[in-house]
Amino acid sequence: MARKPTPLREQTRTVVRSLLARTAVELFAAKGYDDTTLDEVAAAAGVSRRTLFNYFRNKEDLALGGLSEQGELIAARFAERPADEDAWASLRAAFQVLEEIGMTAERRLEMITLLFGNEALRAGHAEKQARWQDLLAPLIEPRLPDSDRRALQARAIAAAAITCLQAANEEWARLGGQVDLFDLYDTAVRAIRRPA
Amino acid sequence: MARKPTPLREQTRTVVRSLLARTAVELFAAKGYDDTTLDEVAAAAGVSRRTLFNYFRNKEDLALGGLSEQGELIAARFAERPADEDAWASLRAAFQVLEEIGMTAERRLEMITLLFGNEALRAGHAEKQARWQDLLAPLIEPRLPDSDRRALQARAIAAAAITCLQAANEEWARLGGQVDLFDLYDTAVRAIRRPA
DNA sequence: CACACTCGTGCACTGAGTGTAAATTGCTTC
DNA sequence: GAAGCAATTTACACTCAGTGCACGAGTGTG
Repeated sequence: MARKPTPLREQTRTVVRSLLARTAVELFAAKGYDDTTLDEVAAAAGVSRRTLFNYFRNKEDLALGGLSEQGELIAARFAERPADEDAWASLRAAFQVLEEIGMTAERRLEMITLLFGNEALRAGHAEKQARWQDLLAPLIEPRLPDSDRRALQARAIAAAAITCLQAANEEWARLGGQVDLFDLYDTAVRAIRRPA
Repeated sequence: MARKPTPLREQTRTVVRSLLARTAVELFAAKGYDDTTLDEVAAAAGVSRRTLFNYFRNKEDLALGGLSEQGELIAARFAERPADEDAWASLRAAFQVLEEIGMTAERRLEMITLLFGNEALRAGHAEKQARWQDLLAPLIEPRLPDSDRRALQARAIAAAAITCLQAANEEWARLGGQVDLFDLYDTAVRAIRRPA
């Protein structure tokens, strides 16, 4: 009984959820985030406005849907890395799950364009990524040499790495997705870690 | 004529603005951000709700008022530093303007508590600090050795430094403000820059 | 067939944020 | 000091995001 509580229900729920998000993002991209009402999204998806809130906490989540999820993927991948690997190397490897997600360059550019165009969305995005720290820092901490303030150090490393990814991502979008994201990421990391 | 265009008007405006922000933050701290309506803030400040929007763009700005301003202060201080100084040293010096602002440790703790308690505020805060990058990166860039991707490098450095400040600030608040903020900041910076 | 349980939906409500036009206030000029 | 101009305040009406609630449809169970 407890084995498979509602496998089918959950499945449909996931499908509907991603369908709604997809519809919403299309509309946002076409008309702009602020100029798209939830009534319109609901109508386009053939569902009631009230139901949107059944699947998403708020309008922002409708646009940023996958981000929390991505954080969990990254953390999971990090946890799989050998415990004696350098934290930065593990982080880099963990971030690469993002490339494995089935997401075309076009869609990613669309997303980033959406994000840059709206302050509230940028804010939500920044916050979501900041929450990645909460997942990663505890995993980094045991890899650091003993010292007080290890928690702070772990958090700083997580935050800095995420920040580099973010900077690389922005640059990548600015260049129209024509370069390799991880080349940019490596450049960013080297820039902050180089003793010079 | 152009010498003193509206010295008195602007003065009152600044005073009223900080009075409103002060009133708002007090209420937010007392009742919680979400449970405080703008009607209440307006009433407490003896002003109409509509007027609040004359001074602040939105509820969030009422709470985070000073942050953009702080970014400008930091950038200004950075610009004053000798051009051949190491960027990280200049950044550290620039951040210290924050200690010079007349703001008691109590008030800062109050602020941070407010911030941690609300997701939207955390998001707004993160975004505001991310905008500091836009001010700092162009100042950092000319200090870097020639290379392509210098813009990206500058942005990464700015972002990482801000992130360290942020991590230090969180830790500082968690410890109840009993330690020196810049000790924590230095620890964070060392953690990410040490080649180990 | 009766039951519980879930899910979508309509309805009514609160609160943030905006446009507008009238009233008020501060500042300048004669 | 009075008249006139510009900025500010305010009330009013409106849109939209978000929430609570209760009803009804669909499904699975005894």
